[in-house]
Amino acid sequence: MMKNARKIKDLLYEQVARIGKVFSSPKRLELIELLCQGEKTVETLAHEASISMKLASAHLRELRGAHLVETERRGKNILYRLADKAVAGLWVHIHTLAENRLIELQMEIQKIATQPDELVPNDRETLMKMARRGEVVVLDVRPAEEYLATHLPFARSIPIDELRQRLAELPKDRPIVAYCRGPYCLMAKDAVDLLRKEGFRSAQLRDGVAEWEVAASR
Amino acid sequence: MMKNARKIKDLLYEQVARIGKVFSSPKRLELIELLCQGEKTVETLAHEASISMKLASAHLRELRGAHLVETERRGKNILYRLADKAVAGLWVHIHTLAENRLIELQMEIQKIATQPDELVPNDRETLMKMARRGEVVVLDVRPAEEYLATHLPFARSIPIDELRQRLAELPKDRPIVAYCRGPYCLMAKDAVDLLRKEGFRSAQLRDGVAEWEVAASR
DNA sequence: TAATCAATCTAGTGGTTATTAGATTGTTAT
DNA sequence: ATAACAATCTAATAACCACTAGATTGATTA
Repeated sequence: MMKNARKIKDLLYEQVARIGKVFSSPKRLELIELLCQGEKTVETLAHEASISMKLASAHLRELRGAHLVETERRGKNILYRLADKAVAGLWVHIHTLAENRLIELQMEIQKIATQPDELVPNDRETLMKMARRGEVVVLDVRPAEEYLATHLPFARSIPIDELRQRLAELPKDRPIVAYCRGPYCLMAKDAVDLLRKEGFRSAQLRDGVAEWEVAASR
Repeated sequence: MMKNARKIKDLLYEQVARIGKVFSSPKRLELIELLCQGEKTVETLAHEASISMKLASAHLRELRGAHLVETERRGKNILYRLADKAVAGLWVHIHTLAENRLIELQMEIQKIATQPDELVPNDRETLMKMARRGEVVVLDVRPAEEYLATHLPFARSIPIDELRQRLAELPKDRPIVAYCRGPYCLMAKDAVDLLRKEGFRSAQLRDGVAEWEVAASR
């Protein structure tokens, strides 16, 4: 009869491990981060994660098996989206813990970080305050669809691909804070590098919308 | 040169997946939950998770490899403890998401839940208010060492093993809210079952200290 | 109806992981 | 010293997982 308690416990932890397993594969993590930006087709996900559609499909199957994503057919395509905001939250918590604990990761992140700009605040409240007053421009450099799905308050959208052609839309007298999908996305870094080279005052915001929402909910 | 960005990204997600892998094994999850209760020796961990010391050692090695735990030798024994409060936080977030998404898990948890008591509140604030005023007794039924490591505010300690002999210490005119390690621990359920059979008014608190702290930090 | 496209399913392969047993290290007590 | 003990290390096996290629499904377009 004591054995029975053991059996119940094994079942419980096994179920939780089903969720953990989803977060144990690099490619699946990348897919989750992409899905944090909004719903996407398998094709888009595969392309943006640099994998074959077959492999993407297999990974998404795992995500669906754990009920972390939902699907919807639209015409020829099948759209995937996160089944729960808490999935994005968990992704943020995991990568934050990884950044805090793994020196290797900290060093890799160093490489893709731009030098900070002393005129641009890196705490959320003052940045928001300045954005509200128009003292800084918050720039979303992700693809337009992702901006449409969700974006930070007061953010303007110029996808990184169009940035070079649309520099004239940006002011030179105020700093420009660029953000993208999150700390592992290189688009914001590229944007800041370009803007600075073109004589703009610019800084990078490491957070994406998922990270921002987690931080805002405390 | 475009390939280079891909290489960097692969490295980043791989590092995060190192953390995810730790949370992908049921036994490792159980060890993490045990470590949420305070520092413990390998022997204790192995015994409480119902595995051999060799296997426990192997799993703890993984935890250490991901820098999620620290060790310290004390005499013959080696003590393990969580390297960061955020590890406990991540455990709470993962099992909470699992409970929200997996019907199988919800059903298993149903089985180990006691009937609620309408005189005992299940929201944190009023429970604390009543505990402060002495209107309920908050009872920690975990082993004494775990109570000593940390416990909920206003909680009294009577380990589940000693409960039957120490029933006289508890009042019959006020409800007794028992808690243990968390929602996958059966000690609080056993305590409530015993207390009710002995004529006490009693209810179970599903949260352990880790869950309580995450909930308190919002 | 045929052709095309997006996505999945099936099967197979190489690599990784959980678990166990046996030998080994470091510490304490006799 | 020697014995006893806690814990780890090494090696081996079986189960599992990521990924690839080929065949298949379901929807759209010609």
